[in-house]
Amino acid sequence: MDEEIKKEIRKITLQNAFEHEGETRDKIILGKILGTKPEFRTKVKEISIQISEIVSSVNKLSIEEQKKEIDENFPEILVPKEKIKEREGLPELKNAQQGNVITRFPPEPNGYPHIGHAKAAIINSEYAKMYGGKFILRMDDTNPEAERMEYHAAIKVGLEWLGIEFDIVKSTSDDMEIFYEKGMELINSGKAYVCKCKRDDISKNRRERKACKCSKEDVDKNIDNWGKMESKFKPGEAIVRFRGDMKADNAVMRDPVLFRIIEGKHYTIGEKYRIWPSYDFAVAIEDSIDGITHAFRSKEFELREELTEAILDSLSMRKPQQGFFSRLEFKGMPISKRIIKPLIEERKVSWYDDPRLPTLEALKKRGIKPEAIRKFIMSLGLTKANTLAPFDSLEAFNRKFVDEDSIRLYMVNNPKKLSVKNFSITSVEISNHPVNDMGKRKIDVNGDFYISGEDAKNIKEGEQIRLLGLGNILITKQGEELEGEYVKDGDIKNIPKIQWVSQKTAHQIKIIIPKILFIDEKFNEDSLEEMNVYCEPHYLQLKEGEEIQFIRFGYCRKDSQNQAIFTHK
RNA sequence: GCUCCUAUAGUGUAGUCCGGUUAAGCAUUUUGGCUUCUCAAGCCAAAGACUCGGGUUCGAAUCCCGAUGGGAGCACCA
Repeated sequence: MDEEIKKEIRKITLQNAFEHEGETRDKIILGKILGTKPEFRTKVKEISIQISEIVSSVNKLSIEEQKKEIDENFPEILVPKEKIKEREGLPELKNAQQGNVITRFPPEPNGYPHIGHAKAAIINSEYAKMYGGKFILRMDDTNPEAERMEYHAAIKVGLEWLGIEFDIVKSTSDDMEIFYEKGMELINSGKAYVCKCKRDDISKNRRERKACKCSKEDVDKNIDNWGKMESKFKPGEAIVRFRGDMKADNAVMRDPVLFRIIEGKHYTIGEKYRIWPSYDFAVAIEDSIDGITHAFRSKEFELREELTEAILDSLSMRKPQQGFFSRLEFKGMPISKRIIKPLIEERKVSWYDDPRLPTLEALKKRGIKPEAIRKFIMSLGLTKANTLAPFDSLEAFNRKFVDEDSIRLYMVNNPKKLSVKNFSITSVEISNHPVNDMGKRKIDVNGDFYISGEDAKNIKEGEQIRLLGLGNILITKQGEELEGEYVKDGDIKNIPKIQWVSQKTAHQIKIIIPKILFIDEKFNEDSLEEMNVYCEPHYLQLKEGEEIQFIRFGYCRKDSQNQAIFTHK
């Protein structure tokens, strides 16, 4: 054992002991040595003996002695350790080359976009951006019964609001002819067949892992039946199934549907087609022909990966790399139309943009900024662990964006009158933001103010308060209405500083406070709190949608001239 | 029922692939302090975690086996 390594051991031992109140342990030093000097991994026994000796000798030293030795021999170890580096952004992609990544976001236009859509869109677009690639928006419109132009438009508006940019925008239905062509190819090669069984029987056979008699028909018969699907068969009478494996553990592989008959009117192409590809088939083909290199979808599609690959393999088509992430949902905020629709019908929520909902429209209305949503989603990472997202964290991101350019206004809740004698000021200029230059506003005043009930309650007669931006007031009378005297050059420190509104110009508004919609699966009857408050008349000058911070209350978004929505504290 | 996925502080995550250089990093939350003519923002500090049980190894959050908790799929929805 050479002196060099002994010295190294002594150095690390001293460092570790010094960092941990003068004591360290053999195991830890061994780990550190082997970590930095892998060549000793074959000589663990020898080195352990050395370490053991050195550790016990160092542990015997007092912390001062350790420090002294470090100062003399190894002053370099006193510099603080570098912190663990946090990975920036999303994890790297497998099989990805700069410039060659193409991702996509394929929403079905069957509802209003929500936070879940935002996650899928942001992750996929972020990867395209990260690799200097392309990003495709593909409206996945293969079920005319469910899809509407209204939703199509809403999704585009929502994505635009989020600031997501696309290189290509298309619809799955653009490629109907290709689906037919590929479908024919599968039928001709015997990899797909027309099944005329009843829905229930198909389901039962799937569970029992049994093939049905249709699967045994020959190619000619299948071609013949395919022809009949175009006009003769009614919806539900025949489907095209992929020849997967009825015995497979993965239930998705048990001869899934490729095409079915739907007679509804499609929102863009009308009644041109009556045979529609299923999701699995359409996505597989589209991703392949669109050149998608990496496709991320939420976790519930995980079992589809095998099927997607099987379909593309049997057509000898290029396959994308697939990835999955957990669904994003907020606690007590339903995402599914199945739950929201009845709430609207029962008038428990106003519409899909009700601020208690996690739709993009609602989040916007509530005062959440798109940048905050992006940061928040990125902070969640690409995990598959299912979680209920922390709304707290979204609010924290949002607060940072909103704080910078929210105008500060005075607002009083549960107003109480305060009359101040000897008050001669007639107007005052108040800064719109404490640090950023957002101009000033002029407020006309006389001696009559409103202050908030909460503040009024806490004031005692004979004490001073400061009306923010105005001056000190000595309270001379407490009660339902307060009285006070103006104090010139009063002390600013250590007295309550409160916001106020001038009685003569006070403007009444309603603030609505959205709260959690469901508590333990039950609708929260108190999910929308309303407050009638007075604020400064300057509120009327603000644009609709502008974010405000009501001083000592919180951030709100102006909804209309007489209503604001509480964003968060 | 069968199959698959998943498990790190109150919450969300990094680290796990490829065991050691990390007695576990960040954010949020909470609490304290500084700053401030806001209970905001900003700055500083504190608190707080590897689901459990075995195994492999000199060494396990990391690898293996098992258990348990949570989620998903088994649609002619996507």
